[in-house]
Amino acid sequence: MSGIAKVAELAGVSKSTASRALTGAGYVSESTRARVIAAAATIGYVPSTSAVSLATGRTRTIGVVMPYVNRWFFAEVLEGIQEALLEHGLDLTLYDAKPGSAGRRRIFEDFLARKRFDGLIAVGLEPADDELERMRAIDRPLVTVVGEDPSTSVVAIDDDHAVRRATEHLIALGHDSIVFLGGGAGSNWAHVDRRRLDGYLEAMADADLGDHVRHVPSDVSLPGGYAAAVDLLGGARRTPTAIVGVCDEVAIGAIIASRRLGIRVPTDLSVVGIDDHEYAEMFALTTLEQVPRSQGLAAVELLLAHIADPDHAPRQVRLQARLVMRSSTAPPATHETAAVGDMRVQRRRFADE
Amino acid sequence: MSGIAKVAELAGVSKSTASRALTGAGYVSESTRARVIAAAATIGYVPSTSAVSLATGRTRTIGVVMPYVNRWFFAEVLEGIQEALLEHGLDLTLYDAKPGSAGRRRIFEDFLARKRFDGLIAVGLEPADDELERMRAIDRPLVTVVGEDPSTSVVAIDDDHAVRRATEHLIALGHDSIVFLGGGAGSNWAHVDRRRLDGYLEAMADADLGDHVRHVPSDVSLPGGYAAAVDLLGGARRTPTAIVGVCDEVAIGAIIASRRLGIRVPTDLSVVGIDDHEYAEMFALTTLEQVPRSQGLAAVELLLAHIADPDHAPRQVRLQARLVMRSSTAPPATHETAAVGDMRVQRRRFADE
DNA sequence: TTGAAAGCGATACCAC
DNA sequence: GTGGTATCGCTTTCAA
Repeated sequence: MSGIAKVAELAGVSKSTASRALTGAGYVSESTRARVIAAAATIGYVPSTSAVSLATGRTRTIGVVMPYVNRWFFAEVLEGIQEALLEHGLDLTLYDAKPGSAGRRRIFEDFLARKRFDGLIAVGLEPADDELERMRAIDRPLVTVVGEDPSTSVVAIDDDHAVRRATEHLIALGHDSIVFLGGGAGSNWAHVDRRRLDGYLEAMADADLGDHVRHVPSDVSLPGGYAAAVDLLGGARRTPTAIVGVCDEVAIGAIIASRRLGIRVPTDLSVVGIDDHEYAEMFALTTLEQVPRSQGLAAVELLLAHIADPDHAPRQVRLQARLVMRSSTAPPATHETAAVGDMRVQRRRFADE
Repeated sequence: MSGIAKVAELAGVSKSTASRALTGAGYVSESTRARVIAAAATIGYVPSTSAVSLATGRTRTIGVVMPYVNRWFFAEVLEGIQEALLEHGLDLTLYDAKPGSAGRRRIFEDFLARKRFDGLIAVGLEPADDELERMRAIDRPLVTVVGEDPSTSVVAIDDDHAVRRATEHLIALGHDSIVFLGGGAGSNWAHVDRRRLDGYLEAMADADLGDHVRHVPSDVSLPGGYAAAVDLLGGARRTPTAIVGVCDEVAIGAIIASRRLGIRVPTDLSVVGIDDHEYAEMFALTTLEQVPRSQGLAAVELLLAHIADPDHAPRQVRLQARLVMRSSTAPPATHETAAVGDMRVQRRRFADE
């Protein structure tokens, strides 16, 4: 005999009473409760989670599906989720669903169907239609971080608005030659990135800069931003006076590229990002701050509400991004522009080589 | 009625037979097996994991404990582990045990004791004694990635040897003023970092450079390396001709700092790292390559062996790091050293400001 | 080759 | 307040 039965025996009560005493459900006199708890403590009783799950139908586990864990945003959200779950005593099972991978297929086809969780948090998934279907089919509360679907709860920032503000900041400074850098490389247009591009487009249009609009695609990563910026800034073609990065990683890549090319930031080139990435400070990047960690926390709270009350209506939590001014932006260098432009072409080779 | 009972009914067999047919344990005639499988398919049968766990004692889940998920090495290991587990159809539950956090305490005190996993992988944990004790106490196979303990299985690179090679590479190039950058900031000496420092110390001693030895502590992160390098290289004090970073993040931070200070890499300063970080290429960083993703895979395979055979002897898998030559290292600039040194002092302000 | 029945370790309903 | 017992969904002897 083991488990709760042993505790019961030790305390001289029945299993039912022991269970009630330990879980706090139902009436137990104070004295027996104390005895049961003491008994549990002496044998170091820990309930079997599978038995509990089988009996209650709850797993006390939350599933998290995300396409990357090695990118800043995702890692931060994950840490936020973990922190909140730890607080609530819930386990976190991770499903790393890399776009196009065999693993991802298995996750959607097999793993999710096992329902080893009371609820699911999907972070930046961009699910295909059949994937979305499967997530629906599992009949567990679902909260999305960075998502579209108005029929499920969503936590996200207002991307459109954030980029709009970033762009307007540049325009207010006097820039008109502003490039939107990142996203749309190959066939990969993530919804977020698209939405951010829209924010840029709108801000430009509103300022009558519609024909100055220019999007330069890149991988949405630091090296991706770097590579694209080297092409953009190192080329003989007219270079912009300002860049809006689709996210901080891309923006920072652009700053690094600028430095290597001998282009001074912000004197010759202004750069804004979106995120407030952990490296933003170090590159003095002006950016629109979002706090993915808090988004993770918020997602957990929302999900728990859904679990507690299945009829809880879907909620869209759209956070407002705050402008963090650092020193990667300045007014364009009006007079010297031409001269500097010339110089720049001459030193197309990396500045520190 | 539901679950396997329904499948059994549909196939016109008993639960036992259905179970055998589905799990492949025990004899079932081909024809009945086919019928059972068909029946399962028509109702979309998915076994209840809690019931299976309760009956078999196996959770088909692996626990992963790590102190960070937002650092390159850890994220990569995690992805490697996930990939391997997906392959095997196993779930991954994550325990993010930030040093000193309340969550960490709960993980070790409560979460692990629940044993919701068939085995545990601990990555770079640096557990306190009581924590180690608790991990032992849970009586589940344990594999460590980046660890010490010879009594448990370990997957890691030979850190000492890797840094030794990095240092020797610099020495062979003609450097003698070599700084070891990173680790040991505040009271945080991680074992790995300490071991890496040892490698440096040994290489220096072997080359009779014992009194040129110099360790500059820093946070083990990119901004940490950057900040420390700015101090080190921007100061009036004699600056080294070469730096060994405790890891690539620190090394890259140093490169970024150098560029800002107008110090050319590798002309004025050589830099080597350990890792082959995702950004190493972009900074042309010469480094000792380790592949954390493979370490994650290896850890899983090792763990599964332990689970399959509880008597499997502990194994220490020490991988050899490969030197990846890029262009952050070169012979020291012998003649111009003094002149350059002077210049450097003059332009202590950031080069692009 | 198949079926009946006994667990696995909890919860929860229903008497007492 | 407390105890007996059915139940959750599956695996696994043991007999047939």
